[in-house]
Amino acid sequence: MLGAVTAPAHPTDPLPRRIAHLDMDAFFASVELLRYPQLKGLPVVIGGGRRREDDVLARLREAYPERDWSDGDLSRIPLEFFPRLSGYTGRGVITTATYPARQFGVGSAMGLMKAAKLCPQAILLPVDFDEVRRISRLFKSTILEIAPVMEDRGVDEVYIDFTHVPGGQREGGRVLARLIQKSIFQATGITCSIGVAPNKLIAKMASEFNKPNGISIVWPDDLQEKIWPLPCRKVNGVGPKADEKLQGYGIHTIGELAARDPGWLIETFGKSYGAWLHAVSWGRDDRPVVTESEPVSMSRETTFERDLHAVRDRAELGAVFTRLCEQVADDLQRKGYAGKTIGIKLRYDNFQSVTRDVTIDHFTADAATIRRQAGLCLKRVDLTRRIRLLGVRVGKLVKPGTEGEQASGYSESHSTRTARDKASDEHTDLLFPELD
DNA sequence: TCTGGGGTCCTAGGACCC
DNA sequence: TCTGGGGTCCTAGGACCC
Repeated sequence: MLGAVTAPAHPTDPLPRRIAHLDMDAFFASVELLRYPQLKGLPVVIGGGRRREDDVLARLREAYPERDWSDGDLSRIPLEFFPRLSGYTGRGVITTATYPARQFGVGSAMGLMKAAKLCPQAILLPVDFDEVRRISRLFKSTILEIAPVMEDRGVDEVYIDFTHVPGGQREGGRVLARLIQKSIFQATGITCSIGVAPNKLIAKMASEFNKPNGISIVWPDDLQEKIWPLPCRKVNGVGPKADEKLQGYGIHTIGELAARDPGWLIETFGKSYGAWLHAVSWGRDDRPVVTESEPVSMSRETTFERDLHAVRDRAELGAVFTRLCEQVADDLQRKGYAGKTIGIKLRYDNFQSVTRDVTIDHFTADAATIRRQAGLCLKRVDLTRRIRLLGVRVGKLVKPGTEGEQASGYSESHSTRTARDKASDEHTDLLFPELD
């Protein structure tokens, strides 16, 4: 079943490309519903970070301290023990909302305080990242057993090249899509939606046509009927800014975009983006399904519960800063990467963001080096304003021990580095003195 | 009641080299 | 005294996506 997948079976008469986009339905919420099936059909919202009072078991223990809940049946926990959105205070946003919750107008990325006004009775649960990752791996490995050309697009989404998979052409991909959908449900207990189309662009839109637990098949001839009536915003790559600009020119649907002169689009939206807009409006996209990729950067950032001030809250800020550097270093080391561009990100109380970075002359995954360089970057920004977010990033990554390493100059003598780091230390001021 | 955290890619100016 | 292009790297910001 697995096997040759790269070359068309008949180069002179290639099979039509059939590309699938699959995404798991309300994934983070569905993961919680596996544990708490009694929440099925109720408005449930996932997000907000882990707070003690969110812990369902903690509430139970408090109510029945005499009982042992350690391996109790979670599905029997009564609803009154689940925390509600009502009364939420904090800066969290919704990661996922169940379909019943969406009927109240709440959805991904919405602030939880706003969601609490729209649907105060909704149950609020924090994300269980470990469980989400476990089920993510499970559904992806299930797909790979059936269709080996898969592109990872995050925890809950993938593209799959059906073209050369046995049965991938039957009914335009519907038969294979059904098999995958069924296999994923058997393996995980969670439903997904699949769109199959001639390319990634259309497949992505198609997977939304029939949610949840749906399949939709789109053919090249369906462009006018199924794609052109859609708002431009449905195109993956048209965000709020581009959409607003398009609307300003009276372009609301993909069909209206397709009707515009490509030359005018290029003049108005730039050579690259304008040409791309024209292509996508005509359903054209020849991007391959990419099965392997290397990370470009790794970062850690955090939004404070209240805005902090560099002087008044310097101890707290300094501790957070150091922790972020340690976390990035740990991520790099754990995954086997080192980088040579080190940077920071700040978000001020007015939500304006600034970044600063430096490129050093060697690759590093060392927390102290990252901390030192990031500290120098911090000195280059305005620290008189209140800060709501602080982040640390390492870019220009290499994987030590791979071939790219030598050409990229990963190797460097220990003595050289030590001497330079000492010199650098002398220039580091004592912004966050707890480090010294 | 403002708006998480982890990413990628693009643009644009300036430095620097040939 | 005035004046080239091309290429690459670095940095900052911003759009966009999951």
